[in-house]
Amino acid sequence: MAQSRADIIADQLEDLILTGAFSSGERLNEMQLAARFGVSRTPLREAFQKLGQSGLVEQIPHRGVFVCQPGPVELLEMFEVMAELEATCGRLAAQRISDSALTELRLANNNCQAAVDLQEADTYYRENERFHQIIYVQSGNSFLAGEAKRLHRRLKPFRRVQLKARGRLAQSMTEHEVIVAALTRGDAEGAAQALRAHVAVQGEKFHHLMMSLKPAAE
Amino acid sequence: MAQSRADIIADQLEDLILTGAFSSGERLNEMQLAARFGVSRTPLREAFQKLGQSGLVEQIPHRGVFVCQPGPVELLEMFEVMAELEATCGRLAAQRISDSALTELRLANNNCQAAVDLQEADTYYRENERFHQIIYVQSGNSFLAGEAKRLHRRLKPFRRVQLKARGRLAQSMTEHEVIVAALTRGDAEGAAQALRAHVAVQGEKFHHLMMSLKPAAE
DNA sequence: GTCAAATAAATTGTATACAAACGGCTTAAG
DNA sequence: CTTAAGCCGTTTGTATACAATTTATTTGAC
Repeated sequence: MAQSRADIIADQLEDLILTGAFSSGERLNEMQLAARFGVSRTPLREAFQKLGQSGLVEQIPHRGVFVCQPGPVELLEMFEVMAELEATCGRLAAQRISDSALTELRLANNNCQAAVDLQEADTYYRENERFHQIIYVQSGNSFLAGEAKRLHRRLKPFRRVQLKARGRLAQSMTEHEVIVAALTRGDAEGAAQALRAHVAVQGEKFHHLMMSLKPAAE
Repeated sequence: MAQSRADIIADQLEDLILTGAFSSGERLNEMQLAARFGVSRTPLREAFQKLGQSGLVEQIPHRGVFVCQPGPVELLEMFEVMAELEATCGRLAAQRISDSALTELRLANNNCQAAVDLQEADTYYRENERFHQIIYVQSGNSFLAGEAKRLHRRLKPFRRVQLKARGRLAQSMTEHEVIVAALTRGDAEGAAQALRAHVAVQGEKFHHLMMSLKPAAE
């Protein structure tokens, strides 16, 4: 993995954007950020190229780079794609998953349940991520796993919001059980449908939440 | 769309890599390429960041960037993902496609058939691309369309190879007809399955072709 | 003669300097 | 008073210069 100064800055900036440190449409001042990171503009600009490629910022020639937070519509679209990617991972994993991975999956799921009971949000998010990433890898398609990982990471901050919806956490756990069951019995279509629904509902919940917060969006 | 010098160079380099101007694993000499493009190393390095992000090159700190042509396994994986993306586009498009788009689709398909009859390869590839891109856009999910477009572009050179297989062209046209029919009657699952099969078979054909060319790969 | 260490050449990574383009301000005309 | 044109400051884009790291070569010891 590439790890020069510019790459580290790119990762840090990505984190800052994903955690919402910048408001959407805000311009990223090169000199300002260069001073903040204690480097010159050169590595910063190289980092911008990377961020632009993943759609986190928009680069307008001679005007600068602007953070590009997805709106409600684009977010729904991304959740829709995520649902399909996860469904595909599940369909393939049902046929290819190893016993040890199944054990790990159940372990992660149990840890999730424990975190729910103990109200430990951070633990829940970590174990939930592990649960999904195991399925990505077990698809046996590393390119697919990479793409799924990328989008999952991109949607991470919005998933957190969505999970705050009442009763969503418990429902999510039930869905996980269905997914594990389908994978255990090697039911490809069952796993695919369960995962698609599991992720799709996240997008819908998120959308409802957004609408309820912005009732009079013109 | 961003169009500075560095972005133009990135596109040109991408074309060069995709068309196979560089062999896999080859190092891209900065000074050499800078001279070739008539620019300094700075915009070139910015272009490298973008290429690295899309997986076309691997950047190793203090050692340089190396072109990263996918091997047979990774290629099959990419075709598998492409098949799913297209299937999803088809499933959504079946419900959302407009009449004018359907007309355009039939036109593109007719042009494809004409190109096959006249043995005009370039025309075929262009119209075939148009056919697929219409379906991407008509999915009504612009994020999905963008992802599909990206991967389609990435696989373009390998698709050309695959289409040289005997009888594949005629079969491909038949598959197109099935796809158009499904979209016309709004059959979401039918369109999805037809598109998945259409693309998946491309990956398989390509694989067979590779195996026949490299029979004794150790 | 072979292997290892040191040195030299080449290449990448970063900083700085310069050129070009954009946005905002002033100014002048209608 | 409004509007448009020109100038100035700021910011981006590119080139060059310098620093750091790697690789190849040479030299010396075993």
